Amino acid sequence: MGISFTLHAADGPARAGDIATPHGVVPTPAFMPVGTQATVKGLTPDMVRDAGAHILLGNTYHLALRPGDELVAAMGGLHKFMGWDGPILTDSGGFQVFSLAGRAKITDRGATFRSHIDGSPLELTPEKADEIQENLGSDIAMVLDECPPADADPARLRSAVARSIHWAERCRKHHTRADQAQFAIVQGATDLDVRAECARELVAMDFPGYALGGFSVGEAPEAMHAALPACAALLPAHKPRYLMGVGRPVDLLAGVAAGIDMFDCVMPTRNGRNALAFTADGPLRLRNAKHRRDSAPLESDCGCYCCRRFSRAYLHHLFAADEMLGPTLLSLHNLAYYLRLMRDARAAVAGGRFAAFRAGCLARWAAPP
RNA sequence: GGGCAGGUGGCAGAGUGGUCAAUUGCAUCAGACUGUAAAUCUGACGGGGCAACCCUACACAGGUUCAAAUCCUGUCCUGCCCA
Repeated sequence: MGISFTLHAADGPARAGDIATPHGVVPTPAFMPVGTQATVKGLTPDMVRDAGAHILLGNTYHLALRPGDELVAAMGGLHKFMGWDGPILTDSGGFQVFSLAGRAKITDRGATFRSHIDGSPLELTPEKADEIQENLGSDIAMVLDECPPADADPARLRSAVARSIHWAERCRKHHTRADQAQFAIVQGATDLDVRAECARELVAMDFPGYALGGFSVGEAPEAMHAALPACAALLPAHKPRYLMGVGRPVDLLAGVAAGIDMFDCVMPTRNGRNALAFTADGPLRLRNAKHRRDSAPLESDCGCYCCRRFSRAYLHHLFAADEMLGPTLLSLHNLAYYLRLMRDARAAVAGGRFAAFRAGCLARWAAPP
């Protein structure tokens, strides 16, 4: 089964626990930095670890195309290949059904992509998605799902959900690696009836962990926040609950409050590369002229390498000069910030004061000094 | 002193009678980014009403024309070449 999950504390629906994997323990709530192509863009594994990360993401579609999952296997597996000896979760390619919709054809059999690199075809069936992830050797694999856009009509939504359920079952049957856990993905957008039906079917299949997919795909953030408590409650309490692809700091706290244990998002790294820093006082756009002569660090109490060494003025200069250290430092800081937020949330849950912690964060973000 | 080439918005550089407040790049300013086709993308960028519109603009001063950044004359300036 590959993992075990231990709950340590609960504060209302919010929980704190540990996920034990073959490559180490992940304290929850956990944020997982995204390393789609076997790298967290711009950062070395040591930097990612020093930022406080316990587990990373990789991607089935991208790694199957390049360098190829068999090559990764031949090189000793994904951990060794990318120089990260901690836990890894691989996404199945289901999100690419959404993000690369124009290049994918979906049937009950699977998804066939035209490679965004050279146009060659890549067929991702549930079985193939599992095979690729077993070759990669991640600690946690995701089932292949069909992630519909938020504006999908009811018929399209139900068809995507039905297909995702069938695909999950096929992935489950195909899975063989004992040292790799496989998580199922509940779809259904913000339709709680559809979510409930999907969750009921998947829970019956007894996966070691469950994800909520199909959020932050175009719906209003408030709609997601409103749906999260009920959706999280559909999942087994003694297993990890993973909210896929989410999100902003405010969304993470909404997720923790709802009882979510795991998150991933490209936002800290992508936005960091694009000169946006997340801080306890809200976001900072380092390209803005107001930072030109600001000798303060991004945050006075952060402690990350960036905040220990560099001023906002220097970061502004790096982005103005288009120097690669700028994206690197902000990616590092943003990950440190996200991971600190999760650590603090975990401590608050353990201390029975999560609601107050969350309210305090929201107040600071809303009213910068 | 003579010959040649040229002076366009912060910079570079198009345009060479009307469709030009003037292509484009850079710079500047602002915004976006949620299981990464993103170190990407979008918008603004003479002034005023901030829409229709009006004003000032393509070295300077005159001129031709219904109409000039674009043609003519003179002036100033820059680069190269010859003395």
